[in-house]
Amino acid sequence: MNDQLKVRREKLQELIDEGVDPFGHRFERTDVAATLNEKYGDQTKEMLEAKPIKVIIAGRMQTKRGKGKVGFADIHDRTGKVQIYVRKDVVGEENYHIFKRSDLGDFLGVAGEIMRTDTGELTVKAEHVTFLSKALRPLPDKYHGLTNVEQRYRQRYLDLIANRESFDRFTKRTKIINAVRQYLNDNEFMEVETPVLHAQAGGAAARPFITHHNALDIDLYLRIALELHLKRLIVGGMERVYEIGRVFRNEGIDTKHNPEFTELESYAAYFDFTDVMDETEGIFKAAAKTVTTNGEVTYQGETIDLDKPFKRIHMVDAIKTATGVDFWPEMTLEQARKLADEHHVRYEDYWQVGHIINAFFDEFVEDTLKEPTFIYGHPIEVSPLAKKNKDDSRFVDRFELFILGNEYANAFTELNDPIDQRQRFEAQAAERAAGNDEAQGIDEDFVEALEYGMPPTGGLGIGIDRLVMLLTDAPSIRDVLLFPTMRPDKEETTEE
RNA sequence: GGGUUGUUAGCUCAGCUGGCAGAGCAACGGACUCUUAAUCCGUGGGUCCAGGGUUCGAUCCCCUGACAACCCA
Repeated sequence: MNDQLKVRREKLQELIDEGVDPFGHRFERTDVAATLNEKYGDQTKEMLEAKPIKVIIAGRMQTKRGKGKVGFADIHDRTGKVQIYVRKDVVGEENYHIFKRSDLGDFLGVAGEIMRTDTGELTVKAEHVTFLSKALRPLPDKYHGLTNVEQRYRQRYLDLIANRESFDRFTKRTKIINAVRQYLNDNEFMEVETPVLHAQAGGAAARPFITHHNALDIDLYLRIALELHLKRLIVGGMERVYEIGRVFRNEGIDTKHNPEFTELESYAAYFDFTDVMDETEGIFKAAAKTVTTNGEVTYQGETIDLDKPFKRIHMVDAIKTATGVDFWPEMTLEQARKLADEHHVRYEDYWQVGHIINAFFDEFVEDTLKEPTFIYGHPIEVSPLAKKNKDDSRFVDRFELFILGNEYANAFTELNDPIDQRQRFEAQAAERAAGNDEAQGIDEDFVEALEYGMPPTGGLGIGIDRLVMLLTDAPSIRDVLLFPTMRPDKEETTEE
């Protein structure tokens, strides 16, 4: 134990000896930092002196500027900070002693009068200080904050205490999600909850986490998507449903991926993918309103306007524009492979023409899409759950939304033909056998549900974490996850 | 999976060519009744990520490992 830990434990004992509970009790505040500023921000020093107003605040003391018989400190609460001014001749000897002996990090309650200092800062002049809770460890550096990236993720509470911008980012996250929810609710979507434990992982191409149910003695998978259950609800007649929930994918960790992340999926009966484009635009515009008034969002130095209508381009046209390669004419696999060879696009043995088209898009187009752009018309081979285009069966009625080169949404007119669905699942199973371990298996129960009849439906998926990153200018997904997945640190269990 | 970088006091960071481990903040003692990164004087505080090797001597050089960040596939 280092000297600071010892000293604070000694002070704890000191409080007990003085009859003060070091881990206090219920405390009623009249205000928080924000309400003080709202109510009294426009009052001058003289006005406040002429008509004293009594308030009670509480929070964590994070800085302290002491003098012999008078001291200032900043008390932080969830809305900001309030300066307090404590005078020995006002609070009395005993009470001043408690203030003087309190450490940075301790929680204090302060009752007193609102005043304005000579330098103009709104301040609570203490009449009484109530000790609320002892901090037995010192806080991170008050000036530099906590910069150790690893510690910020492992001990998020310290990051939240020391780095206000991080605190604010998580506040925005909540507001963004609320705005999304509000938009969907306003459009008559019903929020539902579906199982996290699946007997079979489906609805996306990803490796699942496997767990075990003891009583049933079966392996279960953590969901990799919300899709198949939500569509069952469409079969059930709910017509418009959505879920904002955690999904789990057993893959690597980098600045854009965390093994568990939050996804929004919505399904609306009688929508097609163009309706879903409108819906998506509405969601993004509603979310953006929580962080910007004019629709402009700057992400990592690049500014885009989310107020403008989003562009809509067919994938094949986008490839043609970017590379000159035209995939509109019908072609054989050999012809497609030849084009791929010419443009140094690598392909796998099991790939069909559509896979190659998709690879061209990934390689040459994706990064160039800066302004919000819907890319639609994906090849059927890479879209096992989307409905075929009725004029060109090589493509499906699907779109992805790209902003600044990143994908933010994936949506399609849902496949509601159970016979076609079974064939797609079988193709996936074949791909799986051919070596793609992210391909899905056949979900018989889901196919059966479709056999009872599903209305034509438009579905949407949005990666909420990515959206929050965009709107809060966060370079890494870990900056928008309160507790990102980390390899366990030995110290976590051995530290005293 | 590959590469690069980092890990030194509670926090933020220095540490020269290999020669007794340093600063600021925080802490402790003292001064100070409008401060705000408070100031001034004084004091204490280290498993230099871990393990091996080279060396008279390693925070520093070499090897292995842990954790993390960034870049690439």
